[in-house]
Amino acid sequence: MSLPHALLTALVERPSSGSDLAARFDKTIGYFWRATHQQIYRELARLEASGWIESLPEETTRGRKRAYKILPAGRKELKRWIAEQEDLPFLRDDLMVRLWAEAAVGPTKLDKEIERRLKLHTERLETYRKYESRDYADAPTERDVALRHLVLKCGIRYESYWIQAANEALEILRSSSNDHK
Amino acid sequence: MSLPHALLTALVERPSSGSDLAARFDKTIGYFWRATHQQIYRELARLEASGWIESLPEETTRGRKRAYKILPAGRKELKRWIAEQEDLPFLRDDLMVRLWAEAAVGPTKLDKEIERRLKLHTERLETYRKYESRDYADAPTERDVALRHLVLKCGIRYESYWIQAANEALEILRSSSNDHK
DNA sequence: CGGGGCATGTAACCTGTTACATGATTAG
DNA sequence: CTAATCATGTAACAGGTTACATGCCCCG
Repeated sequence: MSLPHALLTALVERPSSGSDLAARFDKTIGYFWRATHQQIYRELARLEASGWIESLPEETTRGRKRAYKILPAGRKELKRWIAEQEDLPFLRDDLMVRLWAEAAVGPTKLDKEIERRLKLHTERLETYRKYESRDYADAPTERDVALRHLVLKCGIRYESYWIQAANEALEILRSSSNDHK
Repeated sequence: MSLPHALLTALVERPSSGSDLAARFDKTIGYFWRATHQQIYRELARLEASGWIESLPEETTRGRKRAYKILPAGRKELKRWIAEQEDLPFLRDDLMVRLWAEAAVGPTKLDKEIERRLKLHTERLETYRKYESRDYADAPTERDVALRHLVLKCGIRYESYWIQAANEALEILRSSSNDHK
């Protein structure tokens, strides 16, 4: 589970409130980890209870921004976690299940849904490419810049991967649905 | 959520017990969807309650195999689900979080962990390639064969993607850790 | 006939999602 | 001053994980 440590990393970069973090998860961190604002608020409360972050003291809690900053213990925990062993991630893509099911009981209208998603993935790919030319136009010199650029490149590659898979699937679905008619 | 429909698909192929299905999730379906045996048993009970599958009648329940087969309503539900709209999947890879955290508070021993996983992913890639040459050596003619082959190719491509990302990460981590020492 | 392994199942917990509620701020 | 919006939070639930329990079967 990576959410708490993703939040700690975001707080290393700068102290932030829950809504700040939610916005950054939408716009920046989003290409490799997602979180809703409810997850973020719950996790912030836990991180504070663990003594890894603290909220700048505010009496009122609802309705007003509440900025958190990372504590030394949180920074230490983050460093510990980074190199921790974890099980291998598996591909977990519902499209694969759908293709496999289509092989068993098709043909269906799956091609229409793939076309819809293809458009959205293509848009996302273009967004990422814009981020790349905006933020990483120069040849990287700093270690941290190179690492963050690599993360974005992986996001780009993942979208390309999906688009390629979708196009190959469409090719099969279309040719064989003609065969069947 | 795709697990119930992955199970339905598996049951279209042939009637199976929970342990049969768990074995197939380990060995065949595993490259695109994972499930533990507890998930499978719970989901089979739900599918039966929904009237989509039925268990061949056995009095005793614990300890003895219990085969399920798909019902016409289950097959219909599966066809309906295949072309259903779903939100776009996001990359969700803890390595990306770790690299991003490394950029913020590194250097750490992350390179050791990446090397470990790289070995495992390489093994998995080789396993998939063996499946491919075993099951899809001939040029595909049938629609269903072509679709299942595509799914396996996506698994292969995902592993290749991961391996490439890991190698690029190692390159950055190694060169800069030399810089720092 | 006893012990180990296998098939099934129960329970507790955690993460992630959805729906909704409440207080503060701001625009008009 | 009111309505819309923002920030925070509560509640309920579904999916996924881990630990463990129970009963059957088979092998020695």
